[in-house]
Amino acid sequence: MTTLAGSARTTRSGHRRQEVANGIKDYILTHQLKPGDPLPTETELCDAVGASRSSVREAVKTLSALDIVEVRHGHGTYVGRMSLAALVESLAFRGLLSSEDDHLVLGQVVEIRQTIEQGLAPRVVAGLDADQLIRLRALATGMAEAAARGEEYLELDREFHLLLMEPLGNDLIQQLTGAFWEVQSIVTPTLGQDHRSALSLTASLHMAIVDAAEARDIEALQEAVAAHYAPIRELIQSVRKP
Amino acid sequence: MTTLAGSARTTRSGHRRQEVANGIKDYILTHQLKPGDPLPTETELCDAVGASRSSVREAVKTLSALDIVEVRHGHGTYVGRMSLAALVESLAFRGLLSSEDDHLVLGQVVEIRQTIEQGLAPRVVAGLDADQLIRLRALATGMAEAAARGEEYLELDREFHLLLMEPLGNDLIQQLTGAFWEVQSIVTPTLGQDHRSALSLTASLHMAIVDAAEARDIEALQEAVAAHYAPIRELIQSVRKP
DNA sequence: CCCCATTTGTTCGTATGTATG
DNA sequence: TCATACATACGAACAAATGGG
Repeated sequence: MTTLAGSARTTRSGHRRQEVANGIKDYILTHQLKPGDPLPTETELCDAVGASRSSVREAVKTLSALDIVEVRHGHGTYVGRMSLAALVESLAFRGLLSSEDDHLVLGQVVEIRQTIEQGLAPRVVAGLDADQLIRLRALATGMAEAAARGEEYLELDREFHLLLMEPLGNDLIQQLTGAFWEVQSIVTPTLGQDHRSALSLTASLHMAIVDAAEARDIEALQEAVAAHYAPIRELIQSVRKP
Repeated sequence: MTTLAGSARTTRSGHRRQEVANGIKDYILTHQLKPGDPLPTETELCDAVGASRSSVREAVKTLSALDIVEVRHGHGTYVGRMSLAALVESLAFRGLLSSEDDHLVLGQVVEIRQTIEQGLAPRVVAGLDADQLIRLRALATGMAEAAARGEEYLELDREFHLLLMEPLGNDLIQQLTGAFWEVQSIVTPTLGQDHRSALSLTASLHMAIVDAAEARDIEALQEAVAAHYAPIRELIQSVRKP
């Protein structure tokens, strides 16, 4: 039998969608499903929980927004990867809303990124191995080369900051780093500034971070991180009071 | 009239729900609406974007899960507060899923909380004012009193860690702190341990944090934070290999 | 390549529950 | 009590995408 839900007949007229959503979550938990595993079809979920297909769909959409389930058109519904995509979307929209006024959220995101990288500097210098240093320097040189050609290097920048947190051995910290990076990259364009002119400067600031990390100098690393975020912070400040 | 969406016809019969969701977000942005402001009714949204109620409802449910909109039954739809509730729900469920195995996510959440509070210790001692110190101590004494009566003090604990981050003056950091606290409080019970016996110990560990903060001793504060998280970390380790 | 079964996506119509006045 | 406006829920039908024969 389907071990999903048991309140089919009660019909408490209480929020059906929430019951269905909880039922699906319970189903995943009790069946010990992993990300990627298939879930019952919508029609199967309907008679399992005794709800209409519309209610089931709305519940699935709610869980889909949280990346708890993943829906593939014409294929089926599967357990999601529970990424931080929901955090990114929610926070990015909050940043876009406040961008019209004072860019408050963008400033907070930048501050949090700097604070985390500075606060974790001791563990970074303690945990960085030779290979990670080589890859960090390669990314920084790649930025410099791209800057010399006048090209952007968004993905290099993202990989750099992710790699910087890799020595901590904590997936969640890396995912958070990536999430905040994405939020900043989404909201920053609302500043309306052309950062082409700062491409080579930003690249050199990344190289300074690598130098400090390689020297195992905690304070130098923290200063290099502060210098890295200084331009964007000043830009936000300058835009705030025109 | 309908300043909602202009992409209704641009992308044809692609994913209606996504178009509607983007249309609603555009509506909020272009109208510069703030949290709590009312949105058009479902029927108005329907002819505004040219979609059926079902599609609009599913889109609204998606945005509702991200707290971008808030729906009040029989009342209307309003702009949400864009809280980190989505992060909590997604991360908590991820923790519940991994709890059956090795409590990996719970360990990562605890580590992130400790890392953040330790890394921000310098700014905390620099920014704490007299009033905040008084309130921190009051919360710690409240915990001790509750422990003496054998009672829980969940809310006191939450307020304590939120207050500890208050000196930074960054809303986002406080919200993140609260979010991770909630995730831990949701997932921890899966350890199946009775922490009643550690109530007074935990209370004293909080008091030690206050003492270190009042002394403006950064290293002592970092050690006190480490000691605060030591019991739960050991508990996770012990459960991981039974 | 077409056909077909399966599954999700979209729509409409209708009835019900909920808050406000 | 009634009336209005709104969200909630249900069911049936059709469209679109995927995968296999």
